[in-house]
Amino acid sequence: MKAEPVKDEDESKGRRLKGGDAQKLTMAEVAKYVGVSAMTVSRAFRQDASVSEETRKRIMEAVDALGYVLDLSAGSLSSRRSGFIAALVPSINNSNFSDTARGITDALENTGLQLLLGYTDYSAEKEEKLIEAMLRRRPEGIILTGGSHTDRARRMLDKAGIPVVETWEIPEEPINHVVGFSNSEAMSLLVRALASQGYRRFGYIGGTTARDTRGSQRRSGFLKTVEELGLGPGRAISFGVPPITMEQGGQAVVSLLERWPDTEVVLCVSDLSAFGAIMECKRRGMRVPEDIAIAGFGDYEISSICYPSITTINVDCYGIGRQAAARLLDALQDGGEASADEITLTGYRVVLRESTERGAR
Amino acid sequence: MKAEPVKDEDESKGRRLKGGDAQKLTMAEVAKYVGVSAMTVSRAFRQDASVSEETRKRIMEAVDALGYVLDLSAGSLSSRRSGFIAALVPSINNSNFSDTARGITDALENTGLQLLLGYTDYSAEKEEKLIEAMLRRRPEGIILTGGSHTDRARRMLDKAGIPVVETWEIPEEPINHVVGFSNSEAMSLLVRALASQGYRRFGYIGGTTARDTRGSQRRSGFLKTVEELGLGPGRAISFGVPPITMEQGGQAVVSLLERWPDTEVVLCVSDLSAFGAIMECKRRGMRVPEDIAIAGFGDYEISSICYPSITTINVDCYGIGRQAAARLLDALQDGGEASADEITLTGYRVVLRESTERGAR
DNA sequence: GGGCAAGATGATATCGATAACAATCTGAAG
DNA sequence: CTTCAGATTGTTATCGATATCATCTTGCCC
Repeated sequence: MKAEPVKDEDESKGRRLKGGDAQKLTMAEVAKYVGVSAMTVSRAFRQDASVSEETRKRIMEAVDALGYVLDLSAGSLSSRRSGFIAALVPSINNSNFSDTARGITDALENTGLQLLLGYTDYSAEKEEKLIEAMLRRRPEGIILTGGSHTDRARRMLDKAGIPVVETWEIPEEPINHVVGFSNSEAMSLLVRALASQGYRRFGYIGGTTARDTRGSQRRSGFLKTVEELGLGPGRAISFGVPPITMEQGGQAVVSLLERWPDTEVVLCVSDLSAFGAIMECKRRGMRVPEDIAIAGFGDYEISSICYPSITTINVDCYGIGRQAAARLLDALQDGGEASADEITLTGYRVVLRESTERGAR
Repeated sequence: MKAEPVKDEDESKGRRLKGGDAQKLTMAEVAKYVGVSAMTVSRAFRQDASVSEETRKRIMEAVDALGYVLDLSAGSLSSRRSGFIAALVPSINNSNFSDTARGITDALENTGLQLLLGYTDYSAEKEEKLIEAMLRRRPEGIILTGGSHTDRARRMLDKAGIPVVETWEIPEEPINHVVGFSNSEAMSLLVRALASQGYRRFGYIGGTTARDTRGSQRRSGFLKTVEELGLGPGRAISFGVPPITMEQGGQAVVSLLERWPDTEVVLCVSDLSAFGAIMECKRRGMRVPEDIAIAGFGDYEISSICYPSITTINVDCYGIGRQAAARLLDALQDGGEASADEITLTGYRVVLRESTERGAR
């Protein structure tokens, strides 16, 4: 794309030495080399700025030749735009959240904004620390998972004066923007779908701890709906601290079936625990769904591949990311007043699969 | 930990307005508020700096009261330390790499360094772009996955004068530090382990594309070893572009068995494709391992949970991250001369599980 | 009491780019 | 030929913290 000057040999020799020559290469030096002012070099780096094609070309050749790399940390100080947005997710090792992160990254492409990602490990304290660490870098916006934050975190976010997007649920007291869905209603939908297939004795695997508010909401949605359908009380057991692993899902289903052996169908807080539960059942010689039906939540890739494939709630994880980033970008353009305090609802749907197939029974 | 002043009501009201009051809160203002110089405030934020306990306490109270948040972008300009390191991984939605990322993050805790993570989607071009984007923020070090980079990327890294760690494999021409293992030898080890159990007719699923060098190395390790054992030629088929998904693993095993119906054991480039292959086999009524044995690579969580559990190579993903970060930290302290160009080998081991159990045959 | 080290604090220059405004040039319209 | 808009480039001040050096205490030792 750029003009290719001489691919000189000496560019690549003697470089193992740390920081030899480039350490102090600055825009001013590029400018001197080309014979223009630093300001013109600065302009050449931006598409919109008015620099003649001819000058830009010469500058870019010099940049290539010298191996200059723009220094954003200097630029962001004077322009007062850090050029990145922060996002916090509970865990990166979770394909639901990494899909969301991917959605954010994709939406940010070509905006000149970069994503700074952090993971909170489902802990509000860690989240608070991370928020502070992020704010110290003056992000232009921040995307959070969930609506449960420490007081100090809320204060810092308020003070920061940047758009905030809470995702993946619908907080009772939103800070600013929201892109999410009701975990409780989604789980309720799944219960009703299964009840309408004839299931009556429902079990549930998943915690209640404050650490995972989405999990708690799913649980309460489950209990409420089972009650409403006159099938209560629901048989729910908790297990470990979030996130519940596949292995814990396996242990949990065993406890649940020991306690309530006649359970017909078990709903799990996520597909991961559902997968663990199914595999443990098969290992113990039970048939799924003939002996016990099992469903998950989240529609992870594993659930469509697994045999039996797993009934679940499909959540638009990637879309949550994209839309959260879009809301942020809007807010940054509009000055942030326009769409604030509106809630963007994202879709979800029941996906019925083999793990709850009724005919087989 | 810090003194808790008055939790005043008015701190939290009227904050929905974007950027109201805090927009311009600066260290100088905190200093004026306390009655010291800005420099003293700056010192109070660092543990090592010499400030009297009494003064630090007053400053921190003021910081709390005013809601001041340190601005690192300003600080890094003058101190010439950006305070973060960059890491590039092929994919965040892959628990092997997210374990590595976790290892890095953990190793960085309490060093004052932050991780800036990017994902290359297995593309060298995307990697080049990302490296440039990262270098613009002047990271103090950078961790890469693999040893295959574009020329321009190498030049930029050379020029940058910061420690570089390549991970997850052993590059032919290392840039600087290396923390990894031989994917080829690891796969070879797995072949030998299975051969010594009596398996003779080996199949392989996984690509050869330049995109995934680790995958290619595993493949060539497979082919070479099968040959060496006098069991060749190995039956290898490629499928799609990396990363091979679970679903593609399922499709691939079908093609492979159509082409070479008498295959006894199939090795896959990763546990994910192995899982897909196993599930597809079960769906088609084949028994694993009785009718066909299948093994993976990477020891993902899924492999120990799955029924049948999956034979695989366990890789110390988390350790790769920790050690890469440790090498970086060392280099930053020593001035980088000490350990450069040494290769840190990380461990791997064969994990035999149900999916290749021989007795059942 | 003098001298001096260690501790605490302040004053000033500076990091490297960009905002804001000024200056210059070009060409077209009048 | 003059004028003026628009394009191009330059000059200077500045973003907000920190490095560096200077200053001022305090206390201890001989």
